[in-house]
Amino acid sequence: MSTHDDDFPTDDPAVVTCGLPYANGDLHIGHLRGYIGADAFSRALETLGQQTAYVCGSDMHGTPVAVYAEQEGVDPEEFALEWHEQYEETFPKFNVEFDNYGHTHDETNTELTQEIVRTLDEEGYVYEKEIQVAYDPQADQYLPDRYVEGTCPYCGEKARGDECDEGCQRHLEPGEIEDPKSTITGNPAEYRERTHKFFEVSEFSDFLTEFLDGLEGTSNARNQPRQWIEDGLQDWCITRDMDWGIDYPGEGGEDLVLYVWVDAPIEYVASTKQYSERVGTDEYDWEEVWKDSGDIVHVIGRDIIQHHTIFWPAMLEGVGYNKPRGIAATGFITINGKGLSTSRNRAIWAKEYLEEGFHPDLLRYYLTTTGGLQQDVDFSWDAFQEKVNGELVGTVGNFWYRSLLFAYRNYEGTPEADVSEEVYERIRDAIAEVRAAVNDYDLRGIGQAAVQLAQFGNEYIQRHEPWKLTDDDPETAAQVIRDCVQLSKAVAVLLEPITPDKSQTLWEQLGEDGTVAEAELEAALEAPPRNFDEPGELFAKIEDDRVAELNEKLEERVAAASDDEETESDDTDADESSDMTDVDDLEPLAEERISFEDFQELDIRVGRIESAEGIEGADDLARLEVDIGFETRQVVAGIKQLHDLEELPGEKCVLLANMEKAELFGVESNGMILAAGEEADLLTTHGDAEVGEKIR
RNA sequence: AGCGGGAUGGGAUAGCCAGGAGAUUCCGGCGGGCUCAUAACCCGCAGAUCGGUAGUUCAAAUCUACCUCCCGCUACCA
Repeated sequence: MSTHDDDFPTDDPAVVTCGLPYANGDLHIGHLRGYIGADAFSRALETLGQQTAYVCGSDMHGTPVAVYAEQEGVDPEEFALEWHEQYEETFPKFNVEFDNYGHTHDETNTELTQEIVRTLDEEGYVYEKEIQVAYDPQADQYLPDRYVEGTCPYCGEKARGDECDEGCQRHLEPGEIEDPKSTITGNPAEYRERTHKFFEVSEFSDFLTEFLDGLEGTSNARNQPRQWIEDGLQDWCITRDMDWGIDYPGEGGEDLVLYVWVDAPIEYVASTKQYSERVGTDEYDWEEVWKDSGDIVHVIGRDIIQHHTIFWPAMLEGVGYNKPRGIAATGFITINGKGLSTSRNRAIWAKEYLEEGFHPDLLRYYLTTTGGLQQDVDFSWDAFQEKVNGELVGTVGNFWYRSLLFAYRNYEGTPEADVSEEVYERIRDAIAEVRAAVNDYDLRGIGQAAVQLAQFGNEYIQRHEPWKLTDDDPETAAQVIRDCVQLSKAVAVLLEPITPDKSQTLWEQLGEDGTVAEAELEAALEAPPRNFDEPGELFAKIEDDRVAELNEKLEERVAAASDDEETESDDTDADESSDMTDVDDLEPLAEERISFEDFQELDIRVGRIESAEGIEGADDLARLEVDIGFETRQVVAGIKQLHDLEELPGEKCVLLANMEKAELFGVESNGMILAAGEEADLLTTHGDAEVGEKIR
């Protein structure tokens, strides 16, 4: 079935998608990688001559949007639309040009989703089942997905209602999670019996195995799901008890909405449909692609492989639609070798990049050519500078400029001569390399083929030294420059998927009509116009002090997160023993800042001292029993000589509850009492904070 | 624990799926050239027995087994 003997370009229309951005936060370089990658791939397909649509849309539904909207006191639709509009404005700034960009809450998607679900139902793939659903009696509502937190039944880690995000990463079905707590009120959730709809994913095991065998794209998108299938697929609960979402279309689902992951991928189809309706089915027929014989390519993040290689193709099969030809799952982005973290502000934000004034094509080039699609890619301003200066400025830009400038000065354009056979062949090789790279889903290869062609150009011009020939051997000089002009044009055509704007500028400098985006590979071999104007420089170097400045900015933001490890370990026991240090001198303030996240790791609670007694053999140490609400902790503190132990019981105190356990004089200490200075002045509260309250 | 990715000259990467000339490209180092070009470009040199061990094979960076070490499991949140 889905084996593809035909290389790109095929006679069928293609559709390229990228993972839908979830409408609840700013875009950063990690998101951008996917959108740029998919954009470049769709451009590359078009350059190959394949009819291609690039579509996407915002993912509006789901509990996170509902939760955040609620927190901000706005309507979920309003909340999500705001983000949606921001995304829509941002993409073109990175030359990410969708043929259609919709959102999952629009009419097209809503109708199509309901139609597809109805069909699945009619085909007998949907059944009802009573399940236990978490319910918050205080808030009087059900708790789907992220409205509930608890313990993963598989690995025992803390997990969200819909996935074990910190542990084994499994997708969790409603009702699976243990010890559920409401994220609305923090109360333990009750379970109530509810009837929900299930999609029989388990019926599709054989189909999916076969599907994966024929699937193109990155290897992780094929390998990971194989394991899941072997372990046995579970049916998939496709409804939720909430208001925000697409209403379940069939009987018995009146109070239910569809799970966000049902309508999200359908947006790929809906968005294609919108495109089709806008341009007319003569130009692009969405039904041909999705129901007949199109080439569907999904570019996704590797965190959503399961949804795209299991649930999604099963749905498509269930309704008799066409299945994806390729799924490319991209790796993550790291910053200076460390994980990107939005909470630590260790990120390069889309907005920030643009505000720094860098051309989008530079980032496009960096993100697509630094590593393979599947590989994790590290971003640093140093590496960015190196790539831009070395490859784009030094190799490509320089070759373009020197060639065209020479041509302009001596010939006022393209010299009248034929392209040499050597150059013609070399360009044809490069074209073949690009074609092969596209078929390998290898964006890096596209860039490499183009840059190496420019490199060849530099070598070629150097080898022939036309500047020496203009007087002695004008004929050869003209021929060499003719070759260089052709090479320049070829580089522009081949690099267009990655640097569309810069390629277009060169295209115009050559005096070409139309757009380089519309040009196909063969255009690389066609002669440019006879005359053109004086060229300009296309890429500017990034200076060292600029990089230093950028690094500083980044470091300032994340300094705390990176290098506080070595300072904290040694002096932890200073409070336990209040022995001699100079009383007068205040300890200097710590220079190292810690992040809020680090602070949050400290679980500090209000406690009440139940009992206090000295520890035999120790000068200062006392054994305390401290009530911290949930439980009573035994802690050892160095306050024996400084306080009248008999007065302590009943006193409130402040206790670091997640201090690592220690044993002092054979007594286990499970927590740490906070006290000030040499006198071990006991910290307490001044209001009526309850025992067990967290200090924050 | 599980899953995915990785370990290749000083740094960063390619090749591995479809085993076959002591291995790609970029940066850096050293030496040279050129001057049309954004101190750019071109040429040459030094530098890796491809994480370890054991296998399969006429042949392994590439296949198999075991092991070691790294990275990620996050794009969400104050």
